[in-house]
Amino acid sequence: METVGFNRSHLRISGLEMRILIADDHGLVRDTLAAYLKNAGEKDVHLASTLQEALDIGQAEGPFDLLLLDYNMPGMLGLTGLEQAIDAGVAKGVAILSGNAPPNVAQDAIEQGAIGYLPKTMTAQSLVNAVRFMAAGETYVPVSHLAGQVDDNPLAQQLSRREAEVLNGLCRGLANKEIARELNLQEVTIKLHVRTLCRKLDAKNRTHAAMIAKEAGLF
Amino acid sequence: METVGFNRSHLRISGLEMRILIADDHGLVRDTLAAYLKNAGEKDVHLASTLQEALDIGQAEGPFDLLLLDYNMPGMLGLTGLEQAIDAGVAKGVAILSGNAPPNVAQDAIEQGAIGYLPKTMTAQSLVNAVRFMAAGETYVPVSHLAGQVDDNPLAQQLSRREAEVLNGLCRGLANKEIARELNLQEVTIKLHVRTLCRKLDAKNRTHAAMIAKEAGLF
DNA sequence: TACTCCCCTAGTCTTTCGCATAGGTGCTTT
DNA sequence: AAAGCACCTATGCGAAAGACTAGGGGAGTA
Repeated sequence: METVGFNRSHLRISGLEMRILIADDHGLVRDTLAAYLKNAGEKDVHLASTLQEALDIGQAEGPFDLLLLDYNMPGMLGLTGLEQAIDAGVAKGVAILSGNAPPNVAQDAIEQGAIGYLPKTMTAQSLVNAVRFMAAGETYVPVSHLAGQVDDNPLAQQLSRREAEVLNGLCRGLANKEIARELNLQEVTIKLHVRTLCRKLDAKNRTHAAMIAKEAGLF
Repeated sequence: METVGFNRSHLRISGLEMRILIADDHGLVRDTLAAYLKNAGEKDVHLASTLQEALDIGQAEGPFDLLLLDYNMPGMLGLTGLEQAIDAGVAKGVAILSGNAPPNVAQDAIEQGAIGYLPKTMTAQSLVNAVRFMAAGETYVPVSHLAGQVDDNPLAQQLSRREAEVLNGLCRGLANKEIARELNLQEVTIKLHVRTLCRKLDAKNRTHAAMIAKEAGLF
């Protein structure tokens, strides 16, 4: 997987003295990932299953080198959990771990101070590499999540740019008129796109279309 | 984690000759899970990252003992992918692997012939146990997913039974009239519930309410 | 050039949604 | 007994959504 890195400091790509905290409510992911990292030589891996637990452990067990924070977890509420974790000084660096988060999350996370974004679609080996990369003071983001990548979604590929924008409005529960204002268009035009969307997505109405989009992981 | 098992046959809890195929588009889950299973003594673990790939591998590499099928994966389309996998005879038993699927998926999966439902919230060790349990011809379902567990959701608790039913209709993109027919009520009554729902969920309209429900993992 | 596709706008029409007000039942709590 | 809640129904009305037809402009391709 191609990556982009920004140099942040001049730390050495260290040996095995990294202290890592994994916070994920999916025990399956948490445990197997920890086992994999340990097998790859990382001895000091700690676990948490909620944001609060991660904060507590960070408080008790001192600062970690790296915190891997699941995007979908009790208490996270989008990226507000990231801010909390950073402010609390749980770890020197915090990275977001995500299954199928909305496309813009990666950038937002970096902007809010995260040092990495790790989609769960990456391979385990890539992840180990990324972890070491980040521990060396770099910022890791897979290029596929750098730009506004709605495109890579198979469902989104059959939609035009405008249609995707309108669909985004639908998913936020906006009325046609509101979407029109936001896009500087006439309301009739939005109606047109909504109709086309419903046809393409095989939806019976706007609500159905929004649900289908949500189900597919868009927005 | 408490479980419920139904005896299906009288196979021995076997040694290590199990052939397992894992199909998950999350490389992280796939790889680490495979590594964990191998570490637990399962030597013959194969991998696929799409439904189609799983079907192809099943075709080429003969029937497996167990297929672990991710619920959210390209080609799955809900549980239709399960049916395909079963019909194709990819494995003697097929189990659904799911992150945070709607509550009724577990039962539906079992009804459609799956021999297990594995939420990703379970621990890795529980999963290994479950895998062996299923390989012995049993059906594995965590009790937390047996009943119609919408109740445990914090969001659903503030909703009455009717409201939840109506919300379910909304999430399927149904019109008020359709929901009314389904519940044997008048359309006006549905409107009433929709209005109450929007207030309780702090939604601006039906679409928004449906999205909030979906976001919360309901339905 | 002609063809196709995406995009935007316009007008008309029917249906649906959303809000308000008002009244009824039944069950439970106080 | 009274109060409260969940539930169902009824009328009415304005706003929004959805379906249809009918354009025009621009970009790209055969």
